[in-house]
Amino acid sequence: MVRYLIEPDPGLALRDVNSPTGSRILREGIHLMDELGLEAFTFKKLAERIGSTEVTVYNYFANKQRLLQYYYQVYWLWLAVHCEQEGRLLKDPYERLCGDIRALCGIWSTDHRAGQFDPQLLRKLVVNEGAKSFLHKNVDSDNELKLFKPYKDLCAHIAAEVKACAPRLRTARSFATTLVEMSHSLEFAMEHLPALTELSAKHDRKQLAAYLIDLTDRFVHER
Amino acid sequence: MVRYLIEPDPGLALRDVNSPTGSRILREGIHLMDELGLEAFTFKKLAERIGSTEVTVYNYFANKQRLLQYYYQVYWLWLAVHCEQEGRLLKDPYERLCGDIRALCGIWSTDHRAGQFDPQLLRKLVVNEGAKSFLHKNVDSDNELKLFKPYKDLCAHIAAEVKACAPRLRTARSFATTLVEMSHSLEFAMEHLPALTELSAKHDRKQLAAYLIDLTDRFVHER
DNA sequence: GGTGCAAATATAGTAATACTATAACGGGAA
DNA sequence: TTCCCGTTATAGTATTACTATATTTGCACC
Repeated sequence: MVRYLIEPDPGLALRDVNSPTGSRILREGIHLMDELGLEAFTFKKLAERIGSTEVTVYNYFANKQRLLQYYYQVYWLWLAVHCEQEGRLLKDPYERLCGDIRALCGIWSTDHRAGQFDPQLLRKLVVNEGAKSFLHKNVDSDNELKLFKPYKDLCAHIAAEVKACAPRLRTARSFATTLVEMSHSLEFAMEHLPALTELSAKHDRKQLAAYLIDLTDRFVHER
Repeated sequence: MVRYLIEPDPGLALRDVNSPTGSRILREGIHLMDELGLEAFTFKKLAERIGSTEVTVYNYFANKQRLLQYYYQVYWLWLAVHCEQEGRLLKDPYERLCGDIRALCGIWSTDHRAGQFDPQLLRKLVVNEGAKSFLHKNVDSDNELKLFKPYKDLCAHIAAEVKACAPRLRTARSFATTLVEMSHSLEFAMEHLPALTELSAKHDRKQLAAYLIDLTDRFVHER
């Protein structure tokens, strides 16, 4: 098992999360946030779970949104490393793009950990709660703090591969964002609102990837 | 000025919102929720704004999520009526689909009100806060209560028109959902995260519609 | 081995939030 | 007139999201 080195923005945490306590906060926090959802998740409950106190947790993260944004960054940083490594083996940009799409859909060839996190759990959290990282009134100030940089960087990477497949295309970035967003919101729909998609039946990520690859196929191939 | 008759699920409100107080709650609520965002919005602040008390508001809606879901329903019901009316004038399914996409992007030919609401304000609220209608732990029970029916119905309507354009397509519903979702998340990106799209420059909804129509064009036309 | 210093953790408290229980009012029907 | 019901108000509670301040712990340096 390989472990990627992932370093989220140091401004997100108030203290070094590599300390024993910081590490437990991160490790248990992702499970608790996933179980309760962001609204019901509190630092008090997390403190109880790790046998510590509320204030201890507040000394590591200013609030629960920042903790979510930490996981959000880890996820996109991990995905970028994963895409980059897989892509190195492939010469054809279209093949690389298909690999990226499969990665967006959670189809991963390896069991590489994202730092101390299980990437499948990270993806589940991002699918269910990720949008709350930016869907709030502080989105502009958070954006100035570069908190969404890993997400944007991955979109830019995918846009570059779209562009490589279809150099004359003028909406590569919008299309890359479409792929990234839909890989998550269709997964949510498959799980909770199956009327929105044909892909629901088997909860099969391969179907999801196949749909997005088909979309890409039709979009990038010049006619 | 025409006013469409829009009737959200009666289970959403606890009382008849056509009463003078109910009407003021709805009318001022949308402005306050838009100004503060769902997190900072409280029934106490709304009560102060309409010169009433917190409990009065609680007697109309069980909680602020239900109020948001009320607006969410009104928006999709309104859009469905709008699409249906515009579509009646057009014979060609592809033309109807393009009209629907423009409607999704907020390009509306008329100033038809959505009940007592300004549809542009409704759309702004749905773009910024709408996802919180379903992105929570109660999504499955809310779905059983049919709270997302208007949204699903519009997706189904658009899927039917996609199918009419490309009868052999087997992912019409997923593609309809893609159009609906991206018409909102790209608008959010244009406003707050412009790195994600080329469409930002002029904040121009026509560009947004043009991108989605181009996507549709490439997707539905058989090759 | 003692001193200083900073990181880490704890105790205690506060303002606001998201409600609920219960009471009072007010206007129309029997 | 009284009963009833829709409406609004008063008062309170448990929880949340923090902050101010105190105490402990580890370890670098003399």
